Amino acid sequence: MINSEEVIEELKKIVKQKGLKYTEQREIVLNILLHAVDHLTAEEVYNEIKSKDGASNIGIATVYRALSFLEEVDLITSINFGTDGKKYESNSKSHHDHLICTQCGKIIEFLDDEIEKRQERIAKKNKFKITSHSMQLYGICEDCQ
Amino acid sequence: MINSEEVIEELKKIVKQKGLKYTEQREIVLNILLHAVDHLTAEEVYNEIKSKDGASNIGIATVYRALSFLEEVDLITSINFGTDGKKYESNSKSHHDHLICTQCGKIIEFLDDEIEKRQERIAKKNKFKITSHSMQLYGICEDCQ
DNA sequence: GTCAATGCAAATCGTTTGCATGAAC
DNA sequence: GTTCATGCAAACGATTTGCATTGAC
Repeated sequence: MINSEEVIEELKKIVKQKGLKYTEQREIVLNILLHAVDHLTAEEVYNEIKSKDGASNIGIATVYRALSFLEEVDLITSINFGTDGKKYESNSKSHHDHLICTQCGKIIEFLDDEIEKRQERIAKKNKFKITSHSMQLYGICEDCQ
Repeated sequence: MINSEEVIEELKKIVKQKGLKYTEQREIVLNILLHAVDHLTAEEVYNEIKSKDGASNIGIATVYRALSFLEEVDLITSINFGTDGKKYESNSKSHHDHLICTQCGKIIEFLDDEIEKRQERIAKKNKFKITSHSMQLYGICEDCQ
């Protein structure tokens, strides 16, 4: 488990540095993603906030604005999954790719150094400066076969 | 270059087999993708048709329906690119992955046997039966750097 | 003649924007 | 007090749907 306090501190620092204002809403959104097991869409983040903290009167527009902001300052990342649109995850998790069961939706995260290395090489060969990548293997998991 | 006649024949066969009707519109949409150099969005396909064949009075809804249909019967594939939404490509092209410039949208296709092999291995290790996969490397291309 | 596919317009979904209000500094 | 961030509602673009009509079989 990551130390979410640290990441929150990081956010405070960034906001101050940019001469912007620190708001509870941005913290809440970041916090949701820090503790999320899954990758969440903007709407899922919104619902999560609503259900966890009924008192909080956050608007969906604010969630979108917070997500854009957090991605811009590199605290979170968005991934385009095949099926249901843009999903977000905290950057404090280490990099990994995804095995996705198309039957039950189970997601297994994995990392393969050799693949990572070869991606670097392909990028170099094509003179690309890689900023991110996403790789998904779709199939049927053991339980569903 | 692929033999587009063959793919069109394939479409005719599938339609007949399913007891559906063969229409000019589906053929036009498939044909656009067969001859497209690029990956196209639904709207780009629509515009292409309009400009090429001004007489044709196709509706955008029909394009969307044709694309869904063609993907369902596995003649085309959609990819979710980071920037501008869902794009389609013909399946008669051989399998490949994508390098995508997040600045100008340029797409370079590549294939790496070693990566393909390792993906197989990862699937096996996790007892997954792979049906498909998608991999995109995002970055800045040479021209945009 | 039957039934699926089409074109059009209206509806819907996810996301963004304008603007008056509220909160951080 | 100033300025940025918020909430709300309206606007927006992409996609889907309802429905009457057309076209394939």
